[in-house]
Amino acid sequence: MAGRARGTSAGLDRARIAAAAVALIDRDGLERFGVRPLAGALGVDPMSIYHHVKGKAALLDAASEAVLGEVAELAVTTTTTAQHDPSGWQELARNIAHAYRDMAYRHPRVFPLLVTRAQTSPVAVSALESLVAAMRRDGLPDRVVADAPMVLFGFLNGHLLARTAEGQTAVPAFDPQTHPAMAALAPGWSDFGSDAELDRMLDIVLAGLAGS
Amino acid sequence: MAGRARGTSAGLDRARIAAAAVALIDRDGLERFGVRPLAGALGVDPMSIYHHVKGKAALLDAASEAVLGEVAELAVTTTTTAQHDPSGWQELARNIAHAYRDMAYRHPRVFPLLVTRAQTSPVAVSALESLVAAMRRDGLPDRVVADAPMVLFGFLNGHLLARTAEGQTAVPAFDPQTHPAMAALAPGWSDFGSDAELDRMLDIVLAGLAGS
DNA sequence: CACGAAGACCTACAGCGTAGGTTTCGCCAG
DNA sequence: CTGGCGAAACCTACGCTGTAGGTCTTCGTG
Repeated sequence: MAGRARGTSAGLDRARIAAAAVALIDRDGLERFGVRPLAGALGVDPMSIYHHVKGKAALLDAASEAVLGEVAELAVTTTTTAQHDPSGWQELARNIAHAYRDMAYRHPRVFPLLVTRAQTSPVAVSALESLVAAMRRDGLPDRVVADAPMVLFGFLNGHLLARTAEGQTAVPAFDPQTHPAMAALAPGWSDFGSDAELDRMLDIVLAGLAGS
Repeated sequence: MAGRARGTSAGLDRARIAAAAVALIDRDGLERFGVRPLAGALGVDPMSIYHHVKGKAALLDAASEAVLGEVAELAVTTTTTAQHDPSGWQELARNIAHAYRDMAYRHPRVFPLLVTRAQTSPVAVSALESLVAAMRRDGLPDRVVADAPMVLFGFLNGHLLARTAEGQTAVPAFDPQTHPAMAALAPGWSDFGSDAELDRMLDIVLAGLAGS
């Protein structure tokens, strides 16, 4: 299987390694991910990976970069194929949020990586540029526009992190005796994790931005 | 130093272990944390820890539980010592958010743990109970009240995670040629990570909840 | 044709989580 | 007072991890 002579090329590069890392994390989870399993999946010696990636931390950087790249592609195609120009900042914000959400659900086990890392990649700032430009065009005050990206992605990161966390697929029941208000609200949590739920919360956040 | 006879008690229990784990993570970071260093800090054999905690995952659970306990204490004292009754849901929400923020800044390296775990501990639900009760008392529609905790903590978790992440202490500069809108907003990001910044964003989120 | 860089493999090491076994102490029943 | 028993600690050992350092082969270039 790994019958390659010692000096022959294995065709490794950062992109191929990152893609394999994402696939492996998707399948086995972050916990089990490591250099040796990855090398096995690539049919390669573990140390060969270190010729393209500095270390395990850089490996995780590459993986999160790769999935972030996906959302950029999706956001672009969604925007360009829309019938009408999404000039309104709220529609644009919704498109970006949906693309981001789709990525998170496609790679739930990679998503935690993304959230912990600084997002200064070119694709990320391009998306933000178009959003803040639209907001200014629509007359929102600069103070609000400056806060908007962090409010929006703060919410998205936190919410999607909770939704993609392993094992929590529903809100637990509450005792009406000790927690009457929570128990009364239980019906409102029946669509836990649904797209409609996120859209509703997104509306709340966007309303806050619009009204400030 | 570790001169204890084999069967003598080391006075271990879950609380002491959790406290030591939090201290160790605060000092050395999650990456370096492990059973053996923890045992060293406690002056104990690594395997002794397993008599009180099932495994490393449970160890991390205990640590996040411990810091969450802190925020509950703080929120209670803040509320009870306030001059006037914080009956308005917005003030209560701000108190809870500030207590949560203080905890995150006190234990920036433990905070990521907290965010990934389900928060169904009694102290957490008690805080939420008082918040949603106040919101209903103030006449907000149940639909909004049901979404409120997840919107609020989604935002807080995501934002504080970004703020407590290692190494990102400022927003980078943007090229006015390629990203004019972002460059124009740069002055608005000068208070990155400050309390005022979080309060502003919190106002935006609360405004969204109030206006929905 | 020589040679140096690039890219792959191999070896080795310290440290990890933890399963399983052993030792000792303190308590309580008889 | 004593016997036994469970709790709590320690010890050993195993398979795994990330990665430093060295070796080998091939390919592009002078």
